[in-house]
Amino acid sequence: MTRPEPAEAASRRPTRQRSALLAVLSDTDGFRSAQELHALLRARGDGVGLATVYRTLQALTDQGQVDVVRNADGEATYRRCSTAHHHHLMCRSCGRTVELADSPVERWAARVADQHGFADVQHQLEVFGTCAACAAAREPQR
Amino acid sequence: MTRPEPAEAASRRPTRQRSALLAVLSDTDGFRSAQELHALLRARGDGVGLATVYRTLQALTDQGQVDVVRNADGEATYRRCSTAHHHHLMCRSCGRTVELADSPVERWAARVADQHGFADVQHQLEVFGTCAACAAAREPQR
DNA sequence: AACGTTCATGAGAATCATTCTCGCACAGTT
DNA sequence: AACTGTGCGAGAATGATTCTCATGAACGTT
Ligand SMILES: [Zn+2]
Ligand SMILES: [Zn+2]
Ligand SMILES: [Zn+2]
Ligand SMILES: [Zn+2]
Repeated sequence: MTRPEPAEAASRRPTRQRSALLAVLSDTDGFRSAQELHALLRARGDGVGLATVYRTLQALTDQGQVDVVRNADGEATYRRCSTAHHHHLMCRSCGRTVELADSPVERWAARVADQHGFADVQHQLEVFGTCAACAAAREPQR
Repeated sequence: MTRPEPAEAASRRPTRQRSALLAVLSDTDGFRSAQELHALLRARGDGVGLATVYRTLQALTDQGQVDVVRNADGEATYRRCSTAHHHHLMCRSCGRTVELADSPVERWAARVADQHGFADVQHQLEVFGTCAACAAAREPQR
């Protein structure tokens, strides 16, 4: 079996492709798909194989270094986020993202799950909207 | 404001395949993928083409008659739900689902979005856990 | 520095869910 | 029966993600 264990930590070899990917991730504020990141890397000069992009993204996700959110088309998009638990408020137009902590969902989810006899509770919450900049840019068209 | 209801899809021809699909959807409590529904229909006797399953599911979703949730594998899963806004508490083991209304998220999302200058706010929230039955069924194995 | 072991990489093939194509079937109408 | 509009479905096409496996890079040890 060559499959990494779930509880496995981050003892991976540092490579050019990994730092390149992390660099691109740090350069953008929003969530990007693996395909987009692959293209950005290529455009930047330090190309990285598509398979490696997916593989590395998977590893970073397991380590909690990046968050994953599926967009409307069902594609997985990634973003480097703080490691603490939080949710996102993102612009569906430009991708601008704000991390949100301390939501009332934390308590509520636990309580309601308990009321229904559910254990090992988890939740996923995302908030979408149009940021001020994008709203302003659209206004003139009226 | 967030419910642009053209109310045009109401005049669709009633067909055997559609009622069969609705029947299967009503028979299950959890979310099922298009592939699963297709298999269930076939097993039941009234088979329906895969393309039709997808097509009908899409139409029902547009009409708000079914909710869609992407599972961990990224597959779209469907469930016949109440038409009013709500969220779900579902068992990640057996799929049992409970509809949740009146969450504190409604207000919170609107407020926090406003604070950051975002408009046209929407949100998606799902709660996962292990239902009492599944937890009990797993206990004996210890 | 050279050597051998181990792990990461990447081109291309393979998966697999979802969508598209397009000829056929069927109900209702004249 | 002939005509028309719409839904159906087998199979092809699409596209993201994963897998295969030969090659190359990183590391610890001589
Ligand atoms: Zn924006
Ligand atoms: Zn939370
Ligand atoms: Zn259960
Ligand atoms: Zn809500």
